[in-house]
Amino acid sequence: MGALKRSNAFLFFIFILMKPRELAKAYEPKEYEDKIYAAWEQSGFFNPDKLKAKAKPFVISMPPPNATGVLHLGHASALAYEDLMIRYHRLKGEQALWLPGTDHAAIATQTKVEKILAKEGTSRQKLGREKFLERVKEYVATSQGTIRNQTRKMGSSCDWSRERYTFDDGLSRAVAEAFVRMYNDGLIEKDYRIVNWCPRCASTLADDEVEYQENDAQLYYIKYGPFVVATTRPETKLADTGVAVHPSDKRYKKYLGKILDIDLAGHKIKVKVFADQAVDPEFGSGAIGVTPAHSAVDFDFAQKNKLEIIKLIDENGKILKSGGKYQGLDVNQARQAFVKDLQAAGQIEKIEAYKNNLSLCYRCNTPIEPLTSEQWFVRVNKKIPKRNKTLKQLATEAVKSGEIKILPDRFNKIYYHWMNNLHDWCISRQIWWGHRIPVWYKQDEIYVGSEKPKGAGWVQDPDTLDTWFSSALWTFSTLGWPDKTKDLKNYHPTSVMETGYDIIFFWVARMILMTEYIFGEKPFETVYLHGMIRDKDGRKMSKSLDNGIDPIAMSEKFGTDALRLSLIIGSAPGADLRVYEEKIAGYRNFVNKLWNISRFIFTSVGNVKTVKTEPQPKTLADKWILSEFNNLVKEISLDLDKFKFSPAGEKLYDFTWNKLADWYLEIAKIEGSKDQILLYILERLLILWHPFTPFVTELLWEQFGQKEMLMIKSWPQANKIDKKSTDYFSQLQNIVIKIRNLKVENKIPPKELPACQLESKIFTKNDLQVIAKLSRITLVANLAKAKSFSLGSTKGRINLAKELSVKERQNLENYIKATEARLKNKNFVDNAPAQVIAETKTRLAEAKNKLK
RNA sequence: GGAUGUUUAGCUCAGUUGGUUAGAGCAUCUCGUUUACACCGAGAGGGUCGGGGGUUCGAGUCCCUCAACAUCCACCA
Repeated sequence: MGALKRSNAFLFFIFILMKPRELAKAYEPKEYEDKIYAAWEQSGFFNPDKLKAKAKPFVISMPPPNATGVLHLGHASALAYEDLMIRYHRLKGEQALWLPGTDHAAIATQTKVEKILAKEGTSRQKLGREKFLERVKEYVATSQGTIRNQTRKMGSSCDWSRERYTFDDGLSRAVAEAFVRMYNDGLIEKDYRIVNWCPRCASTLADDEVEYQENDAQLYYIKYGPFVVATTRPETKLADTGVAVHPSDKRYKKYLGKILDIDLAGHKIKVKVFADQAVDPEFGSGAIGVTPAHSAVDFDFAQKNKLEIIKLIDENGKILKSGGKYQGLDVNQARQAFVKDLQAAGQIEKIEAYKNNLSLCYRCNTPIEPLTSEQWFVRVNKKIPKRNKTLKQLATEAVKSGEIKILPDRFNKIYYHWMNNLHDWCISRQIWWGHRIPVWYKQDEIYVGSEKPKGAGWVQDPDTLDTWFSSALWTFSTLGWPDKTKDLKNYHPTSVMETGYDIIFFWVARMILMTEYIFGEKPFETVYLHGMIRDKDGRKMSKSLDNGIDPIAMSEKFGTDALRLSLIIGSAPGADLRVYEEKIAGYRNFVNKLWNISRFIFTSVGNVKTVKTEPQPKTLADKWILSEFNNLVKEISLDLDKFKFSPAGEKLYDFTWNKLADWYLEIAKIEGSKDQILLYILERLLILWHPFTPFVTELLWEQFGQKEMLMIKSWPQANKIDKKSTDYFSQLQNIVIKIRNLKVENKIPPKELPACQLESKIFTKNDLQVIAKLSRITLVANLAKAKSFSLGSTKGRINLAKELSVKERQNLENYIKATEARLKNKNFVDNAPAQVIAETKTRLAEAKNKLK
């Protein structure tokens, strides 16, 4: 056992330095993780410019977590996959850049701070715009700190020197620049349209920011001139300007094109009767009262049929002057009062129970009020000047052409479908926390530009931009755009966008749309969509169910490496993943196993050092383990290149525990003198594991006393695989297992070493000794009265009383019967490939042999 | 209403273009401290692959159909 030499000249290893003998019996992640992370961070290698990389850059923009809360398991899983990719590509010698950042998350953040203010008994209105924004900034600063620390805790090797925030000056400039360009191209326009309005947020919402919830409602049938009109919202009838019927509905043909005066409990309205295919003549009375100002469908009717648009409900949910005597009431009060009046007037035919979908704000769950308003829109169906294509077409083609690959590919279809049905995107919001719209007004003039115009009297548009507008620029705004920076040239387009499938529309689609517009180029090559994290029963983790698992607590309890494994192994792109403590504990056990394998190797070799080239194998076991290792390197490299993280992890796990530990280390104890091979494999195994379990591998690597950290070593190359040795070795394993079985079945205690005679054409004397030690028998030259067995080309006799178990015999007999029948089947013999027939015959012979 | 996914051992999941007697981890049972590890080792039991039908010499795998669960989109006068 040689003492370790290490160089003090290198600052990388500022954490606890230990000599091999001092490795604790069990790995205690808590003692090391923070120190290891600090050492990585100080080394500077999270920054790709510090790497001596020769290969192409590999870039991931970290999806910015909302600056509102704490890291949950969803973030932890995303960080695990992203860090896995980044570390793998860094080890492959690429310029790996993982750019972290946070998002100002306009509505989400504002809502959160408003809740805090409400608890303090104040409100944003009471504070005023300036003071309120100060409060939000304070809040964001605190939660950003939390997010940063928790991201570090997960071992994320991201380049903190490039950290960005959507509210940075640079990014804000990018937002303004993008707006101005789109405005100048006529792709952003102000328009008076129907929008989704959240009365609590006092702001518009985009179509995909509205959620639906089934709701028990009442359907009122109202006597309405010559019609009976059914509605769940009687109060809106106060602003009806049309009645729609089906074109072939004979009942109403005579009214088509006419303008009728209708009296609703004394409230007078004028409605134009028109026909539309969309009307279902079977529903209710087959006539729809049309309220253009407060229903998206009705607004379309109004556009098509030139109906008057009367706004009835204001931005606070109160009835306007157009509502006559109901003016000033809020919507619910107005409904009650109006229904009462209608009933008194005998105009309510009936009221039925009815299930409908209530539209809710995705941030605060307040019911949405559709209303007309003047807002800024991105025109997705308008041709871009000089390109003769719409934004929608650009974004669709980027995926259709194969330029961008989405994993799993079934999301292509979902993406196309969404893109196809995309309407103009309302981007102005009336909330305060966000990027101000870069538009200034002076009487009749309008100025659009990234800077305030010169001269006095200009007033900036009070509205802010949809948070997704700035997020859509994320892959390039973080690299310095609109400036022509070196980073932009080197690192854009990025390589992989790793994110949850729940925000494919909100974010992924909009990044593609905006990047294709601005650069005529994709934002990323591959989209890897991970699934949602669920509890053991498959339920979403939520505060109300109290079934959430805190990643930080799990990291403290089991170690970050174990947590990461539990998130990586067993997961597939697009598939939800169940996570629970027992699973994490299982991987904690594995990490400890890896620790002890290393501990065994470090303490049993004469001198701990790295081994440059593959050592010459001496025994069958040596040839086998090297072949298995080379095969492992080959396979997991292929898996990782194809984003198959879970299979790669499983193969590593299987090799480490079931091959290296269970067989080779045991044989090493028997055969001895395996320092070179053990060190050769361990060194490289730590590299292979590093992207999965960065902490423990870096710590163990320290034992080699090298100047460089494991993080920047080179990914191993696969050498030759010796097929004959793997075949022979599996025969050796089968014999050992066979003998162990025979011993257990015959109730021979493990300590007893029954006499056994072994004859083989392929095994050396040494191999037979290995078999004897592993299976715990005494090898003898001759054994007269004994149970005989045979496996492959090896025959054995062992001193046991009992025969094959009844079940074993039964299985063999069944198998032989079935196989013989198959071989007699003319169809099989004529049609199956010769190789399959030959294999079947061989297996049959083996089975018969066993029965003897 | 449209679309997608899932259904394999008690639990969580693998099973690549159809081809060994369907695998792993956890859990269970038996035995066990031998040069690292009880967060361990050796061994065992446990599955008519959601139901039905079809194609094929051969189906967990391909096709049809039904069912349950989940998710997304659209719409709801």
